[in-house]
Amino acid sequence: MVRRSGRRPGNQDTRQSILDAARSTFAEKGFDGASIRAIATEAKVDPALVHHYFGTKDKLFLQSMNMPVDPAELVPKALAGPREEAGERLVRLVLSVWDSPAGTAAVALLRSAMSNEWTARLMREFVVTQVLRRAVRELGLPEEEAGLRTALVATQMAGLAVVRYILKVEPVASADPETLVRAIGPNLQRYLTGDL
Amino acid sequence: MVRRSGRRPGNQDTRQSILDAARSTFAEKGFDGASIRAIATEAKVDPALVHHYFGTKDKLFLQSMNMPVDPAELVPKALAGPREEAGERLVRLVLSVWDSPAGTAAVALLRSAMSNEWTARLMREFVVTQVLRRAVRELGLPEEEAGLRTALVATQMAGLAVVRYILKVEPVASADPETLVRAIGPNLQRYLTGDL
DNA sequence: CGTTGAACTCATCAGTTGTTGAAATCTTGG
DNA sequence: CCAAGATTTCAACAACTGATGAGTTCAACG
Repeated sequence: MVRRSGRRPGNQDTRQSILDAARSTFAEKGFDGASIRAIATEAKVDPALVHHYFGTKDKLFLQSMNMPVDPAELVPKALAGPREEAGERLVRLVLSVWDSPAGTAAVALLRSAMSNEWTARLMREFVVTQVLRRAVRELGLPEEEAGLRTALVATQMAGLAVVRYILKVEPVASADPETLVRAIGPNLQRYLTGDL
Repeated sequence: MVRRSGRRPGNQDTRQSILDAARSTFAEKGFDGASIRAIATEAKVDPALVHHYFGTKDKLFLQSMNMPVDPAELVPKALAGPREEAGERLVRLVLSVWDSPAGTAAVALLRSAMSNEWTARLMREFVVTQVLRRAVRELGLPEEEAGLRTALVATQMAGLAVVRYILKVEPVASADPETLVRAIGPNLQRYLTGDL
């Protein structure tokens, strides 16, 4: 490969700051609500530069969802250990992920999935194939119940996310994580291993 | 009051069909995603006619949320009877409301509240003052726990709505109501009267 | 009939959206 | 210095949004 002349790729800060602005704006307003211009403004950058780096808005969204959160290692981590405490461990783990910077992407995806078909498919695919399916295998539940049990877990976790991060209803919005773990953990436990 | 001459208000069908189109379109796409033009098209009507009847988009939304669902009578109905079965009764009642035509408005409000600040405030106000506050009084819970308990109930119900009506994740989306009552009822029961 | 006023339509406004292509700016290698 | 080429900006596009106001149609009343 012959080295060509010319300016070498310079300030990568801009690209990253666009990505950050995109993530937080998508999380605040959802996919449709977040305009390229608004993202560009928050990144202190020209709107056209966003397209220069990322092409279409779709691609920008996909890139900004690309986060160091790997369900392949997180799911086993949550389910490892005594089966009777899986519920509490699950709430604790999920809250720690969502409260972290990487969680902003998850909130953005959830919020967008509520009003945009495209992102809804994206999220369904991710949740079903990357999270729920893995959980089913890990738990070794009978095929019959597995689908319902994990979907019920999903309802409780989705509701927690909606109320805490999107609707921000008190006292859940600013509750201490451990309070929520104690309150919600046992209910998840019942969905996982209890009588239905 | 002197009766004036001129054409009397005629075909009220149009007004109602606009209202129906608005409700279903808001439910499908949310407040921002549903355009006046799309609503008018579905109602087979000129876009300007929508403004003629309802003024602004905001007012149209408010009108289309005006439904014969009165929390003042529904909340007591759900909580009356043996305290130990309140959880199951609650799930059953809420599902019957949401699965009815009137439920379309509720789905529209929930979906809109996810990406639009204005509708989010609207929904928070409604849920907190009309539903949760009533439930607290009806249950006669100690002031301290009441807020957390009812908010936890809200997380589970919101999650159920999101998964069943918005994300439409199986098998919850098309599950028999009584299956969900048996599965979720006891968990609500714990939020209401159990140990936290 | 003829007038009144509601029901309805048409054309259009101003603003925002995603996206594009040409041009300007600037850093670097030769 | 000079030219290459990446970075960044400007201006503009077509499509869409909510909204307005003037104009047309038409049923009902006197």
